[in-house]
Amino acid sequence: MPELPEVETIKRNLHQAIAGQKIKNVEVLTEKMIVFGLAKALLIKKADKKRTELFVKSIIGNVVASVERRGKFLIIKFKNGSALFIHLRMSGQLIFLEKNKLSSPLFLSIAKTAKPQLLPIKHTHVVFSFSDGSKLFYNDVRKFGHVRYVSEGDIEVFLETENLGPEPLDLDSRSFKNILEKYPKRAIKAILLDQNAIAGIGNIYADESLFAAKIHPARTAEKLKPAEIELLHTEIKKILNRAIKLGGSSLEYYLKTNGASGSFVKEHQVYGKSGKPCPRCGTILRSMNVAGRTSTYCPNCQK
DNA sequence: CTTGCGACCTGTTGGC
DNA sequence: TGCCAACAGGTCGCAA
Repeated sequence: MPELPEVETIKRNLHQAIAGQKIKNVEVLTEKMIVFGLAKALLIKKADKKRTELFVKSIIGNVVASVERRGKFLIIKFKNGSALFIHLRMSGQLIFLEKNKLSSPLFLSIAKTAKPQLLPIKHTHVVFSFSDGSKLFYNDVRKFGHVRYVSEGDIEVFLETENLGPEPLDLDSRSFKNILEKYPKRAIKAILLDQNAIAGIGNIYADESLFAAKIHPARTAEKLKPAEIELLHTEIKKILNRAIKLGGSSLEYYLKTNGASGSFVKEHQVYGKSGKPCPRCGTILRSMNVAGRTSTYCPNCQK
């Protein structure tokens, strides 16, 4: 789900809410969502009581120093130097409720048809309680995500093994070009989605950026002209910044930590709009599979 | 090196 | 109305 703008939105809201707060309690409702230390976040995750105990014990009593982001990872850093790395994958959701909102019927109800929706208790897997009585809920319908505890000494090691590419918003155009030159034979969309090449872009923002730059998603990196690379680079930044400003794209499950929707969906030009007319030239938008993902594009204006 | 596909999960949607 | 395949903001491991 959440790509860079969504995780960045969560980061900013959560930092406001929990920086300086002490964790009073942690409830793990679904043990397999927990990862401890440098263990791999395996696809086939298993519940493990010992691991859960270690996780809970390590976290209780910690004071939040800051909330940060690297790629699509949300990082909650504690004052003692340890941290939580949370990855929301497709359907993860972080909802923060003040003490007086905890019985909010909004949170407990199932919004049947209205999308996006707050997830019912059924899909809550981890609950953090803070000293002022507020709580942070980790919800995830599909259970692809995870919450990882990393101790002080292992944070650097963990980031190294992840080997994430640079942050797109910190990138100058020369470095962006250098990245593409590393993968001359790959489809441009595959590179944009590759977290080891650039960290944070996912299916929505890849499609939207390629449309804005008038580049076909299956074009190979070596076939892009310098001017196209330049344009793509500026459009990526423009789109990510605009999306952050609007609180991200709420489609199905992503919501801001206060339960409100991000409104960037209204500005989507092509994502999820296959079969509709291109907003630029009116040609019917098509979709095809690139790098294993559905890619929507305009067959007329994306060359 | 590269792509492609199945897995991991649960829920919603669209076609018949 | 009911059923069932296809699909969904991600990523990994393995085959070819």
